[in-house]
Amino acid sequence: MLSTKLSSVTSDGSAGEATEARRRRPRGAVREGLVAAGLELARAGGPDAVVLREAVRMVGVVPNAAYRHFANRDELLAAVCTAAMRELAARMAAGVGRVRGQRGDPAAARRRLQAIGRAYLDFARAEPGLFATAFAVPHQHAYGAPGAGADGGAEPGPLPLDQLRAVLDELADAGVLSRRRRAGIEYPIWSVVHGLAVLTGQGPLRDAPDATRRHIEEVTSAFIEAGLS
Amino acid sequence: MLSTKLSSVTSDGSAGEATEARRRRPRGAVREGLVAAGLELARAGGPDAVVLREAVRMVGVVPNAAYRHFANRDELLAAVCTAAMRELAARMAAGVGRVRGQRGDPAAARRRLQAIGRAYLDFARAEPGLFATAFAVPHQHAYGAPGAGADGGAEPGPLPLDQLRAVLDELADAGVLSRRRRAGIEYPIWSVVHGLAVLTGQGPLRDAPDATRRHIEEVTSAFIEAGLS
DNA sequence: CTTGTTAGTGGACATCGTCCACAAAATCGG
DNA sequence: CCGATTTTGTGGACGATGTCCACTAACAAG
Repeated sequence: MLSTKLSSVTSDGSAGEATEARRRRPRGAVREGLVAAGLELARAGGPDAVVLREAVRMVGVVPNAAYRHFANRDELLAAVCTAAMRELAARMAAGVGRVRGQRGDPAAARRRLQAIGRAYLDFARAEPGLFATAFAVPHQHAYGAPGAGADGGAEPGPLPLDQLRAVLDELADAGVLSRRRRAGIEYPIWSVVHGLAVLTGQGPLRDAPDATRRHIEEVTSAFIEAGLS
Repeated sequence: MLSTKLSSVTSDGSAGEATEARRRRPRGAVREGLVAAGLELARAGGPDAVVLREAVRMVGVVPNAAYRHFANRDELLAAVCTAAMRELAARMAAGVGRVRGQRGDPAAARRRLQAIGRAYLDFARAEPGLFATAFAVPHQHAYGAPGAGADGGAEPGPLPLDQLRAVLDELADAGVLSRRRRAGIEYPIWSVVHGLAVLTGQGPLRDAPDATRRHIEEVTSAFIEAGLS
């Protein structure tokens, strides 16, 4: 249940009552706490579930306190979205990192591509709320540019698209993917995987039986394979 | 501006004032009006913009009147989502219908597949709110089954997946697509197109320049082509 | 210690979804 | 044609949410 509520006891260990434990929290704690709380809400119910008043309640602070750290609810949501995206990126990196094999090895490169897609789908399946939130940024997010990461947060880590590009480059270097086919192929590949995640997650295919789901994934995998050569 | 507000004048043509023009609307008018109003709201701002009180305001009725036709806001939203999906399906049917060529002709079949994807992407681009709404059904929608359409609405028309299947069957009949590859290929194809629509619509690729967008679409088209053979 | 800034508090407001009791219009059995 | 019953809209209310304003305690610098 991972309580994100900051302890509202004063530093001497006793609960602060009459003297008002005000501003006893370390510097950026409230902001961080709000994002963490928002992340929990998003995990449980998607972007719409990240409601400001609930987040501040979890942090143990009054609603208006949030406005010292975010201009409005949308800005808080944006921060939560960024965190969710970072989570997805981390899972992808972990998944691809588990694949052993030298960088020159074509078979290893293939497995890494597979692992990226698998991690993406697994995340979408295991954390539907976070997945939806990662892509639900209120208005702008500045993305796509190879060297992005102009965001304030601590070390974004390679975004999904960058990780995919790296693996595809490896695939091209290993000769599995011709230079001609390499150009721009990250987009259709990302699209298939993302589309599959969305359609079988919140989408119309959401309640397909597991067997069907597996079948769909196999066909899709073969489809991508065909698209490479 | 397509006013969905029902006229609240009495049948004699004069405005009903003291006598209260109550229940002067034809049978299912309020319900239909609410869905129409909701559709306008969704068109302008996506599913979240479908707010019950605003819809009833447009119809010219008091908020509670909506509860005579829908159990709650989610049920209204579900009706709006169905309508939006129907709209998408209609555009797809129109797009594929514009393609001339006999049913046996392989080239025509190819063009029809192209037309389906184009219509899908065009709709997502021209009507982002409706597109998002079509796939934002609150909880269940019952889909996927070939002969679905157990919904109450007037003649659903072939759903997107069914239309895609029809074209793929044609492609298989024409020999463009081998029987072996045909099985289940509707899923990856739907996924690429849907994923592309989402990523370049509300997603991270949303503000890619038009040139990039065109490039992505070309590459994706080639990718699908490669996946067929 | 004074002073200015930062970060939290308290109270309020408009809006939203929803509930309850009521009344009028439409419908229907006789 | 009439009276009972079911539909369908009205009025008023409640709790929750996002956001605004004025106020004040805590901290940092001089």
